[in-house]
Amino acid sequence: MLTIGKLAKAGDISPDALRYYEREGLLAPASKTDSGYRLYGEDAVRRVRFIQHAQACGFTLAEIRELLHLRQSEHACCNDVRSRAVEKKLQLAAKIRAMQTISAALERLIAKCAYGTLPVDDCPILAALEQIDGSAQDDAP
Amino acid sequence: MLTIGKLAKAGDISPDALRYYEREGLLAPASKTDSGYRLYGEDAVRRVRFIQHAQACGFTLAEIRELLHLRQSEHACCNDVRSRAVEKKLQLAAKIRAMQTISAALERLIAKCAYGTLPVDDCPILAALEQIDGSAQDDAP
DNA sequence: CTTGACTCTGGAGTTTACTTCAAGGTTTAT
DNA sequence: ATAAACCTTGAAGTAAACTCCAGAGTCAAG
Repeated sequence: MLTIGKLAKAGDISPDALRYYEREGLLAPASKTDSGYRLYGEDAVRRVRFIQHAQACGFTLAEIRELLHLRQSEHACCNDVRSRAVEKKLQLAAKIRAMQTISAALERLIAKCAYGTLPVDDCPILAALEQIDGSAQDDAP
Repeated sequence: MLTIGKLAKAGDISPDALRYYEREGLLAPASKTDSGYRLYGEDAVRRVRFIQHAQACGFTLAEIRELLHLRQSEHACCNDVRSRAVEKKLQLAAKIRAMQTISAALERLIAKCAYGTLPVDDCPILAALEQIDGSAQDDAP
């Protein structure tokens, strides 16, 4: 059994964040000592990792909580999870495209700006930022 | 001269957001009427666009304020702007790479999950989320 | 047995980019 | 002339994912 500090170290996260996860219904301690200390099992480490990976995959904590609850519900099936993953991937793809558009625009701006010491009034980057056409579309859910 | 509402419409933004920009030192009205109404010149429309484009390029309002102040300072030169743009592009590139890694991981997970009605206990996506290795490195400023 | 490290709770603070509200004054259109 | 639409200020609220704090109790080492 791990105390909150040990779990925090194992998961490279702060004890405060773990307590926050508990408040948010993402991770409850397996038990408590008589004095009220939280005790976690080894599965807590896996769950922390799950949360972190899912976060890295772009899921919010609310969505992760849903995934975790899905896992506990009897009627949920693999496809429920799959469809969420597919949706997330589509959102991610849209964001990547938008960021690539922006990156390309910045690239063009940087290329335009010769190494030199033009006064800032003549800076092509600032000028371009006023007129850019590259539209970055966001996903509207 | 435009009132705040007209400028808001021209810039596709709310009047409240414009007042917020003013508080944040991004956009001041050219003048005020006797009754205290804000009046903006045409350049305000360009400035709003500048702010929006720069935001789309991943600059925060604080950074945009810096860019705008740079423009007004005598000693700033084009290269000051350029180097900020380069830095921003590097950050963007790192984020895009991380998101692509994540997207690829999701893709693999989705592929693994056959169309079927496996109970959620056997879902390969949930299992994989516990063990993913694809590390998404963030930029540490 | 004492020191220091750890933990508890509950609540407040952080960041960003706004939005919403309340209570009132001003313009414009009819 | 009066109603609708617009504008003013200052303050407070929102979301997300935490962090930080005070004040107090608990545990491990020497």
